[in-house]
Amino acid sequence: MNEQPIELEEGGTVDVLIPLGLDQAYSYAVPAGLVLKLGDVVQVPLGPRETTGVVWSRGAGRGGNLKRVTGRLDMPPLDPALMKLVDWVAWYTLAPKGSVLALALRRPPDDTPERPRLGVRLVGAPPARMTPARMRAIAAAEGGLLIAKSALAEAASVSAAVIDSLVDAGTFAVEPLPRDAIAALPDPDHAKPTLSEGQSSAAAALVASVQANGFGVTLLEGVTGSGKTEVYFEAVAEAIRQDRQSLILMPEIALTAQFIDRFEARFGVRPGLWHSAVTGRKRERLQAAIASGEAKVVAGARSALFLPYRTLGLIVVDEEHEAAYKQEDGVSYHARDMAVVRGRIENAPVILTSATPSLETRINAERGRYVHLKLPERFGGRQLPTLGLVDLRRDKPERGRWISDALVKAIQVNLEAKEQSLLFLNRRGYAPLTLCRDCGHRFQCPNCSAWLVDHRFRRALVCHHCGHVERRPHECPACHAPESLTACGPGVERLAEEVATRFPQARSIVLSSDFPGGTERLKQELMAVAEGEFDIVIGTQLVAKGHNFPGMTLVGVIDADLGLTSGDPRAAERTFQVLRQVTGRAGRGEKPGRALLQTHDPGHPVLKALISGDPERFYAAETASREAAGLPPFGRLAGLIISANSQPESESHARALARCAEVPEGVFVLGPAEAPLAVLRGRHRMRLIVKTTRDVNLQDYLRAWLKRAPKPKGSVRVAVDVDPQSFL
DNA sequence: AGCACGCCGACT
DNA sequence: GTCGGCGTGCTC
Repeated sequence: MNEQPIELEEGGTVDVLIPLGLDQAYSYAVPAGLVLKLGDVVQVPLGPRETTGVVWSRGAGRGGNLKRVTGRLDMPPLDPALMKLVDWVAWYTLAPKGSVLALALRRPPDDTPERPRLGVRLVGAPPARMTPARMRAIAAAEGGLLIAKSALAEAASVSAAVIDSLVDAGTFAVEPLPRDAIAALPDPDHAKPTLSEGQSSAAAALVASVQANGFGVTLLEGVTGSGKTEVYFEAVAEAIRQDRQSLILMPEIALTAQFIDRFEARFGVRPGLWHSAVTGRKRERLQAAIASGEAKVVAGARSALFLPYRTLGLIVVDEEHEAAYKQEDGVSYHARDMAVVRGRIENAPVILTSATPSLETRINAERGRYVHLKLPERFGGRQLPTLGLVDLRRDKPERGRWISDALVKAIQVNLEAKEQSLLFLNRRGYAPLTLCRDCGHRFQCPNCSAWLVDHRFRRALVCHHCGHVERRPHECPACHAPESLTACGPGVERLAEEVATRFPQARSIVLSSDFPGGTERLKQELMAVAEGEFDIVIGTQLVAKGHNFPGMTLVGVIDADLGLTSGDPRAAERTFQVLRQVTGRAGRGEKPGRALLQTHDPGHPVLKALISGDPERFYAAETASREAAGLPPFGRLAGLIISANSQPESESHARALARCAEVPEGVFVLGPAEAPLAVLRGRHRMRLIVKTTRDVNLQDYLRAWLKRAPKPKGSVRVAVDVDPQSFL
């Protein structure tokens, strides 16, 4: 931004980047009479057809046998800062430049005039013939306000025909509705909050970073309920005062009515909302408002990162540890990291918020690359829940049951006090494993060799890896013994069975993402829980975040060890994060809460760190366990891999090799090695994305996974993911 | 992204 | 024998 675009003389050549999977910009001749600037959107011939592309650089000269630029499109040119971001992201992710451009390039504007939406207004006397429906419609339109037809019909619970008839009768007049303001001006002083002492000083630091008007990253760490949002809203308010734009990135699911309500309460208007469901005209108008600088605040999912902001003054990445920031298909990037990069390019401060910061962010904070602000207490003086472990080796539930005596007693106490309890088990379905009592046959997925999970509600065996579904047979497919199949281990459905027999008087509900009814039903159920309609909630991961349950005073974790034993290098971190989140659900209302975690390993460092309530302990524990395992410390390059299957002559192979060579000693490489999952999904054609790090002996890890996976056919491309901080 | 070319499996 | 599945490569 603020750079004067270079004018390119007519008659020369330009290199045009086309938003397709092409890594190079193509050269075209500029016809006489056409003057182009870098960033201009042009139409060019490509093969048999015409495409749009962006003037990326000056051509090298020799215009002789080149095709010619067809013309310039009448739309705003790509901002130099955005072009720089595209170049950087392509370089960094090893994705073709054109693919990255596709993320940033706006569609050519739709010229068809926008059809105005029509509303009605009460203007005349009621018609002679009145009906109950007409009366309701007229009553609902009382006050002479302009109301959308559909909204009026809804409010009066009448059909559109009733309203049409009243229009015909002259009672209502039809007028075009004003276009809803896509980017109303937020008022930084609309409703200033009262902040606690801790919040105030953190807010002051953030406000100062906005005033400093330069790049810098701040990690804002605070437990759920500590008021992180109120704090960073102050930074947003400052950016508004400075007449600069703010981007609030959030995981898609977090863009909820609750967030919008809070924003509106603080600033008087809604933020510009950007996510996959915003389409068509709305998308276009918001893009235009962002490009003109009229939209001051944009709250968006990761794709909002590539919007054409005119004067970006602040980027907030809410819940920076969320996995939803990772884009896996197409261009593979981590939105949090690219947000930092955009902040650097735009010279704007970046705020990362989390209750459970990711390890890489923690390390960047520790090394002084990020400023680390902590909000220690809960807002309103509320206490954090007390955490306790239940040693399952001593307090062992009887066979086929999973709730220990200690937890049963706690639930009982809660039931008597008419308070809610949450039982957390991160396992969908009825049982994770089904086997034959006679011959020991285990049900495995034919595609990926994972165990098939028994889903009783759906009456099926399901592979949670690839989605394979089969019917649960009545006899063993191996030895044909009838009725010999037995379920092993608990899932939420089975836990619900146990709750029903142990607490027959309690009102209980299972919340699991795979239940029929979709998001809508889930929303209603969450609402019902929040309103106290259930005593015991049995839930998977999805209860860990989102909705606030004020009446929830007890959280029971059925299996705190689950996830700690998997081969995933991020297992400990994920477990720590999810357990911290889910136990934090207790005591969010008036009454203090507590959490009981059932475990077979009460001495486990992750659990000890969790109980201590200090996230730093977790980091220390992870560091210590690495040391004990003889692994290189965090922040050291642990390993990069070029797949044996990648084609030696391929360009991507060469680039990956070059990247390996340029990775400096001591670089912290991001992410788990999730590539084998792609192999497990059995895709023939795939990109092997090696996002590794810190972990283990990556080669060994990969080899172990690959041994269990079907051999991939075809070529495999490699991408390597390195912490961008090392390159800024 | 589209479109062409080319190589192996199941049919009028 | 060929029809067509998709895997691979090319587009200034």
